[in-house]
Amino acid sequence: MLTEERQQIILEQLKLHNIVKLHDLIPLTGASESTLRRDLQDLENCRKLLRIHGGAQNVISLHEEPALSQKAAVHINEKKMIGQTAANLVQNHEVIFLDSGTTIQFMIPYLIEHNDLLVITNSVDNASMLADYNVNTFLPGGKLKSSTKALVGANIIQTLENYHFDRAFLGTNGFSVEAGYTTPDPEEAAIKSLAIAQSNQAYVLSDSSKFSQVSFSRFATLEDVPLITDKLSDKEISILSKYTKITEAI
Amino acid sequence: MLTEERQQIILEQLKLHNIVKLHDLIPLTGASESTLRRDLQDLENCRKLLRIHGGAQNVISLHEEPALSQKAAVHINEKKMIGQTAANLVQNHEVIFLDSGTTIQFMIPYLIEHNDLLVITNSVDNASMLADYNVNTFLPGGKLKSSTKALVGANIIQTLENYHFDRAFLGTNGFSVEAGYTTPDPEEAAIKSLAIAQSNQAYVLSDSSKFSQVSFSRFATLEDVPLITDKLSDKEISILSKYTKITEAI
DNA sequence: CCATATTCGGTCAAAATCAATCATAAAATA
DNA sequence: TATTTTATGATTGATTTTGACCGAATATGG
Repeated sequence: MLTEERQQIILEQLKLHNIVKLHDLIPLTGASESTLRRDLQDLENCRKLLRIHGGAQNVISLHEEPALSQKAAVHINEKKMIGQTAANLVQNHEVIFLDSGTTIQFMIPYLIEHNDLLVITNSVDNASMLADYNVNTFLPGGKLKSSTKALVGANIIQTLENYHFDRAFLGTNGFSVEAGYTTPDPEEAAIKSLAIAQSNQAYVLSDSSKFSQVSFSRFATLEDVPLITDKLSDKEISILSKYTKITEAI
Repeated sequence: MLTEERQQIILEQLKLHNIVKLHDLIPLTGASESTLRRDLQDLENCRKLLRIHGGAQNVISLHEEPALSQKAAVHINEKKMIGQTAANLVQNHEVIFLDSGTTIQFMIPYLIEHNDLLVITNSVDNASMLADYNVNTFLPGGKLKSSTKALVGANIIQTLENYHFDRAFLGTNGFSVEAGYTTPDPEEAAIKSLAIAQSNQAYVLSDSSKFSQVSFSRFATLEDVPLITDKLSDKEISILSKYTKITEAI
């Protein structure tokens, strides 16, 4: 087996399980421990993974390879459609706020359709991808939250208070009639709320699987912000549309 | 068998398996190892495939080519050693500034040796990696420069003026006796200069290949900031050490 | 806290692969 | 036909990869 084959197997396993043990790789590749160690080293050198004691762990890549992560990532096509629908709402010369989260990230490839945008985002991953797509981007300063790679804290709040956006696009961990739009981290919730307040028009993007999911902190009620989502059942639509405007991405 | 036929077979196999071993091609084509080597060379020259040790790989591979980015990264071991040496200078509980650039990035894995660090960086890539390694990180706000994914502009300058660092670690595009430390972009140079001014102790990290390279804007003279680099020749050391303190990573 | 078991990084020699060269034979050209 | 060009296969020494080994570093369980 060739070096490249082995390394691809390692990366596949990583996409699949997020973590992989060195010893599990030995039967999978037929290579020796030493060789696999070297492979892990090489892959870490080009930032494809993070070595840990006993194996390696996935590093959530900046511009994730759509083809590769297809299996791992869920609702890719839904998110793509939602991203495109949302991006179509943007007009040339606007200033827009992009929240963190994968769904929001799917907007970025479609943003290049528009000229002279200025994007403000609190997500380091989004920022990296926006740079790849050559979009004018500004990052407000803040504390970096390791788990989501989003900027949070008093500092960013203070900064955002001085800014105003034509449109803001928010992600969410769940939405329901009773709880509204919710997310686990209150600090991130505070930023979402503020971004909504500072924008002429805000939208929440979420695939339909998040319906009736409730997380810890609410950042908006359904009435506050319209929802862009994929195909919902008729029943779900009739319930939700009493409370908010729904756009279905097709 | 004609040359064209053979190469066609190679490309077919490549389409089929994404990777092909040289030895598997010998029975398939009936040609000798030397001939097939030449074929692979030819096909690589016209970008039909990517040669790897033991065979060849599809160019339009589903998976990105690890071989490519791996080979592209130069002076990896030197940078690792420099990164480790620099990281060893850090003490627990310190506040440090990390510049953008790959050499600086190699410090990050070694930073986790220290407790309770706070890292300020103007590089989105660094920030992402720091998050992977769970290091306390703060990003000053600024305009995102697409090419280097570094934050620049008046805003970040203003922010950094209010901060003070125990140590600052800077990258450079070149260093020479006459020109000092230089980098192409004046905006990035301004940030480097400011970071030096706002720190108790600053260091420039650079592999020895940058010696006598000169870029557009100087951000410091050799006298201003000590240099951490890898093995230099005795002559180079004797020249440089007249002007600055040199630490050789071993 | 210590003892034990893994895991790690480095070194080494063997094996595989590579690039370069050379001679031969077929094909093309004169 | 004679000569050049081209493709091929064999050979060689250099380079790369690999697996095994070992002491050091790191987890694990009491």
